[in-house]
Amino acid sequence: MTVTPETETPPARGKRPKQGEPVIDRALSLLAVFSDRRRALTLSELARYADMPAPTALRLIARLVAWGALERLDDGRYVVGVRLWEVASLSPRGHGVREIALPYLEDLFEVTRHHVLLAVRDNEQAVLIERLSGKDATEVAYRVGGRAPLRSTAIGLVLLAGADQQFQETILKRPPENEPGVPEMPEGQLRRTLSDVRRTGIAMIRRTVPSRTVSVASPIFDAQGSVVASLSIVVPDGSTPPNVLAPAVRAAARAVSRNLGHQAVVSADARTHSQG
Amino acid sequence: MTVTPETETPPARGKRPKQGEPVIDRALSLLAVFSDRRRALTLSELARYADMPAPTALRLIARLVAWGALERLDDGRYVVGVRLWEVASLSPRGHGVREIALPYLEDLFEVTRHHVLLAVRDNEQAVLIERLSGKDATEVAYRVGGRAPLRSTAIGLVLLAGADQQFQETILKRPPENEPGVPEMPEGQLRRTLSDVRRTGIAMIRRTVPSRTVSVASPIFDAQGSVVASLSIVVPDGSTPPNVLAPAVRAAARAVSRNLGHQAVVSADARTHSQG
DNA sequence: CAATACTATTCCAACCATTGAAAGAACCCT
DNA sequence: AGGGTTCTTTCAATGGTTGGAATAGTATTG
Repeated sequence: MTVTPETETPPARGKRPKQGEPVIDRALSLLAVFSDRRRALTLSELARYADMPAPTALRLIARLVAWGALERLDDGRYVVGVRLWEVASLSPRGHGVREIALPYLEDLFEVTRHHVLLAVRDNEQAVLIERLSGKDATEVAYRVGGRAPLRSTAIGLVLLAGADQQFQETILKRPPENEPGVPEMPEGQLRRTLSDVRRTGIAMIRRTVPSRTVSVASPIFDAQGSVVASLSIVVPDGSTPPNVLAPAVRAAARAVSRNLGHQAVVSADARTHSQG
Repeated sequence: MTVTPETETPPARGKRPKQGEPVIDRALSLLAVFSDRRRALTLSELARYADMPAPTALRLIARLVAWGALERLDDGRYVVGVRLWEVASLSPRGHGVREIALPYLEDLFEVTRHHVLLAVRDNEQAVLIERLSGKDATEVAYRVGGRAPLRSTAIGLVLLAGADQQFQETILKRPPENEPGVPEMPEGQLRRTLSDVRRTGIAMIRRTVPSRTVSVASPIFDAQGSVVASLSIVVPDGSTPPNVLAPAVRAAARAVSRNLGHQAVVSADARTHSQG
């Protein structure tokens, strides 16, 4: 008796993994594969990291390339395209604040000759928008387009202190992350720190890794009074004292804020003076 | 036998305009709506400009917002998001060349105190990657992330001269575009100009609109010897003569090229010298 | 030089995400 | 109150989307 071999395999095509995810999400997950370490990727790498079959990846990538979101190199690998960069340059919180802040960052840099950083918050991290660095400045961990933690950097603390209350609570209730080179803060101390940052307009953090540095940061406000960005300076520990840097950083941040339409609250002292 | 009444109305819902366009293309066309003049858009504006029904636009936009490609403002309008900017910062031809070239652009700017521009070619236009401008510099038409024509700007001519032969022919056969303030070049003259640019490594153009300026540009090569970018300086006509600017611009462009791994061809003269 | 392993591409039938008219909700203006 | 606009939800039909399989191409190894 001849038994047809396929009697036992009804779900031959049945196992469709992940089918059903929106196309856009898949396309975006392809873009998300790119990172500092992965700037040029092959089809199979993209498919593997984005967790989808090669034919599917290829089809999506073809659309992205046609539009210019990705570009194909001579060796067949894919990179992020200029067209995407072009659209992204219209991002108000990306290139937008950068354009407005740049002259003041440059002033600060010219005066101090140390790292000057500009960052905005995206979700639970700070995204570095601009960095000015002298060729002889100390090593710094973060690159433009990169991310930094909120709780263990001065630039991040400023953004955290200026975030909406609900978000702050979410972060505060997390167990303190254990980052090397930065003393970890328990919830209570962190609360006090954030309060101080709001009152003084200055955040300060000492690091020992990757090198011994002091960072001083100050918030940038928009016309509505929300903290939209954070401006920071990073100097080798032991060079310029933080209390000398603070006024310069604050002044630069306020200048940017004013350009964004923020009406600074004049302190009682100053008002008394102008009245007297 | 009962005849069903719908025998005469098969195309009841049949008129589905534009249905069938790939989802990704639609999503990308939403991104493409944003421009210098349109940085914050409402749902209906996006739907109108991208030419799709509001519900469809809403659904797509929701995915884009979830990922971070777009962000929603308090007033309900949408803007390009930081997440997109972050990925775009990995674009080799965008932020990539910019990072490598920036120090040399700054040197050139410090010395001359005039507009210094960096651009790459995307299709039939130049895309401005970076611009350094003094606060007192002359008015210039182009912003970072913006586009400039290839044939009527110095920075564009350099990119055109360095493009593959086939592409150049396509452009050359076009009727000369009539841009105000720039003398239009017939095909023959343009051919000669491009040849000169390749030979001398310098392009020069005088404009009268929006102001009387002279632009001098020079190509940036990669390790394979391809022209990947163009570096330009724009000065008021009558200030520094172009033949004085040319060496500085060429030197800066060569410095960037070297950093990209380009092995410059040493001229016969120089070789003779080193041998003697 | 064949064998092996990997990557890239084409093909196609099943299928489910996608679609957009319709209707309702929420705001304007006047 | 009412006409006009924008935003949002719903839902059934359907065509774009899907991924296994097969094929072609390319690099590596014995």
